[in-house]
Amino acid sequence: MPYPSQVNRDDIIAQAWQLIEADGADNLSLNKLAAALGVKAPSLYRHVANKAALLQAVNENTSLRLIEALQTAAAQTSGSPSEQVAALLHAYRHFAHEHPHSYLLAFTNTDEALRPDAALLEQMVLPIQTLMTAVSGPEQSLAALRGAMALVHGFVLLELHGQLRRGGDLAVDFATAVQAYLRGWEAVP
Amino acid sequence: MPYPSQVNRDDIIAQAWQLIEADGADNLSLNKLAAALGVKAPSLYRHVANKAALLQAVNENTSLRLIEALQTAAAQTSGSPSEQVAALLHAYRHFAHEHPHSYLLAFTNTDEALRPDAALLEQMVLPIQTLMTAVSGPEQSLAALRGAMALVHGFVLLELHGQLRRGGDLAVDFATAVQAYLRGWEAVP
DNA sequence: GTCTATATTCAGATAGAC
DNA sequence: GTCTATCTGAATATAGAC
Repeated sequence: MPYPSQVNRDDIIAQAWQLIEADGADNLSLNKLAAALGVKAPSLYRHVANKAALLQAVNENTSLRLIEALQTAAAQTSGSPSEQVAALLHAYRHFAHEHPHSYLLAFTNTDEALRPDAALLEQMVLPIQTLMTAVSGPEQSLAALRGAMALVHGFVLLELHGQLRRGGDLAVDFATAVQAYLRGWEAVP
Repeated sequence: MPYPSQVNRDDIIAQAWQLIEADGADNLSLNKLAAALGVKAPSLYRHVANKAALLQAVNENTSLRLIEALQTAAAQTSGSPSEQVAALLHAYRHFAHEHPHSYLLAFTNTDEALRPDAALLEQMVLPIQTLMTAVSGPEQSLAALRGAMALVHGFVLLELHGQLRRGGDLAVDFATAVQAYLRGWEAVP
């Protein structure tokens, strides 16, 4: 059999995701990707328009997985709204730690063309938004949500980029900071 | 005069900083940099070991400027510790908005070799740390500092990456979120 | 649908003349 | 200290045979 491989678009994206997980997006070339699929690079172009389209699809995949993780966490958590927000933010951080390279590619990208669909991102924050509004009240709920997202996103990125170097238990410090933030919204004048 | 240009290391780094400010670090090649200096690329190697060393120097430059901005802000601010922390965080955000590309290169880089010196980064957070400790008390001051840095850093990055798309006044939302965070530390049980 | 072969472009870096 | 010339390598992407 001359051409034993036969790939499809989903295979390609799944494999790209795996290679990015392992090595980071900067080290993904179409050559490597094709080789991992038992195929040559030009073959990929039958299934994907170009590299940007491929990476965008990978990022949508990442977003979907994060949405799933957050929804699962939301379904499993209970307690006060603050406790539930905290649980979701922990799930968010956990996801970023499990998939650092994919997370960075999806959410720290300057290039517009690679970004996941806007509706997907709205869907992603939805469970956090609902619970956060229950904590902050409706008037300033957008600011409250943005602060919460900034806090997780920022904390995770400081960790991933090796900028939290003074030791200590980062998970504990994260929980402590989140609690302070939520307490501040509960104590809103 | 056959070779009228004559560059030195400081010129090179300053020019690199300007080009990065304008176009982003990804679009900086040694060719472009040399051309902007009226010189050919190989000449740069008399002054800089390689591109990584150049970028690392640029990042130290960025850090120094940020330190300066924070120290200036600290000198000019007054009021309660909380108000002063808020003022420093605003200065921090302001700097990132003024120099987005340099900021991203310096502080969202996976590559260890490009990072500014660790002592420089300690010096950078020092004024924030001192004031934040006055707000949080000494026991959990490291967590309080880390949360504050996460909040600014995360907010700024969400902005720079175009992920805060629902409109509204982002400066106001940032101030509101910071206040909530600080209020939470004041209300610590 | 995959292949070989190649076009194109561009990068960082070095050797050696002046 | 700068130059010309070149090496080396890698990348995305396309053309056309099978």
